[in-house]
Amino acid sequence: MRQAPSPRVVSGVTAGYDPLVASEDPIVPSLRLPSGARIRHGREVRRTFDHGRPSGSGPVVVYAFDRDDGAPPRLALVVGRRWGGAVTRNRIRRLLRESFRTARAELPTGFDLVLLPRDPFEKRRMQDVREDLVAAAHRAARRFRREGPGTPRPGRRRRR
RNA sequence: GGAGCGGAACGGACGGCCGCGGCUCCCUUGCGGAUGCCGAGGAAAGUCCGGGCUCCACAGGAUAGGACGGUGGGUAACGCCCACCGGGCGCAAGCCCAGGGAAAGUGCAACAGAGAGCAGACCGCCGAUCGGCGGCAACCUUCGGGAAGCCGCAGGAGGUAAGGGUGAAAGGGUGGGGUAAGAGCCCACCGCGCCGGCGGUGACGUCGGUGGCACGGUAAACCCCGUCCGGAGAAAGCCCACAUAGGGGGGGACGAGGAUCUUCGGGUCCUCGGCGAGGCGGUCCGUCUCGCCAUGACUCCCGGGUAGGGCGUUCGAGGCGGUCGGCAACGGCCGUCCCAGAGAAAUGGUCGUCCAGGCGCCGCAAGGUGCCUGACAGGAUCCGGCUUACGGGCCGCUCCGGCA
RNA sequence: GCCCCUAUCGUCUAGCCCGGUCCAGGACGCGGCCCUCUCAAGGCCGAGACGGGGGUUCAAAUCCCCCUAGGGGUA
Repeated sequence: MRQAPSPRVVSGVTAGYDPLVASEDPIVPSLRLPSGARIRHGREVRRTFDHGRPSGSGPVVVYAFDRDDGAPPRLALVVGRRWGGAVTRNRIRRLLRESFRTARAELPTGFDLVLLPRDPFEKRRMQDVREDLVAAAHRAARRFRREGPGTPRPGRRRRR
């Protein structure tokens, strides 16, 4: 069984997605806005990649980096060309982003999160993606808090 | 009903809830919240052509290089579109064609074949006031024989391009005459070339005359002719902010005249000239800018730093409707509309009803019900095209079959 | 986004500019046989490719067009 901050959210998640219930909950403030909640600079994405800690669950991989400011979590999406044309890549991106939006209150605060799809992504429904995202994010955040910032992977060569 | 051809569109519909990107307006110290409006495609794609735009001083000349190629139009322009001409394919509706020049030049054609570009004799056919052999033989005879000529056989200088055979291609086709056999050698028709008349803006068509066959293929081979093209590309480019401090390496040169100041060493300025670098991102000319004429500096290459914001950035060869001109592509005029502008990058998630198709179950049937499926595909500077990917239906036409 | 380049046996490559001699050559690897007591080495033999589709041409790996798949450059 997975640990969750609120039993009502747990029931909401397990009994089926119901946005109305979630929005009226005082513990979960808002389902809106991932606009300032996006990582806007390539530098910060790079930082999360190089010094964050990864963890995967199902078709989702999350890199977590603690900004240590207690603010709501922020998001970046990386979907490479290997996943197909622009339409299918957008489809994956939107699914991940929607999962992030609806699950934002359940995600660890103060973290920058970079989301990547992993291999069995074909034909995944949003509910499953959302559950995997929450699980992976918490595992990555725990690992970051335990082990601290990591070092860049040596195998990957970057330009500039 | 079947097979096929052409064309114009469309790209599931409606709603609830939670969201996203712009602009607007209101609240807010601010993060942000709230109102209203707008928010992907026919291909947004491939980046294959043509332009706008920006920078390279101007975009000049020559050359290299590249693209295009029936004719006439359309267009900002095109390699696109329309109409027509010619050729090819199809019973037809229709479709396809890089469709100038091979009597300017150069080159190429493997293998096969006798011969492949001012061609050629392998088989075959023919064959001399050519001889040989055999047979017959007018006639002559000294009765031994001789002999023109005829027939046959093998040979034969040579003739021949009809036939066989080779090839992708063998130097007009069919028929007749002609000949030793043949051959445009001659004739008729067809084709081809040339000349002229007529029609057409023209490509070309058509009619008549004439030549006597001579010009084979390939130019998506080099090439010739005609037309067009300067280069780079929005990560173009412009501005602000921030930042580095001048780190390493390379390059080059001869002045003359005048004015003026002078402490007579020289300094400053101007003109001409010379030199260098850079721009015109193939080259040369031409030209411009800067610098130098013994020195700071100029310039090139490498290295280092910064990489945040704004403009470009969306009103445009624009869409829709009408009308007029035109066979049409398209254009003129009038009216009307504002129609995505992001920047690690917006159209999504979920639920329901309906629509279309498929499968299963119930039912005699009408129908009911459950499940599944609903293509190709997402703006990134913008337009005009082309090409490629793709769903079901509609309209018109052709051919075949059946019924009336 | 914009601008370029490449594609030939399992792998690395030659041939392409200037079409035929190509049934596409070589090396490594692979399979079989010989040699050896056995393995390696060596020798002999063999299988194996022009990314796909159309066009030009008598003839295309080669020339032209369109797709597909890889790779590179660029503030």
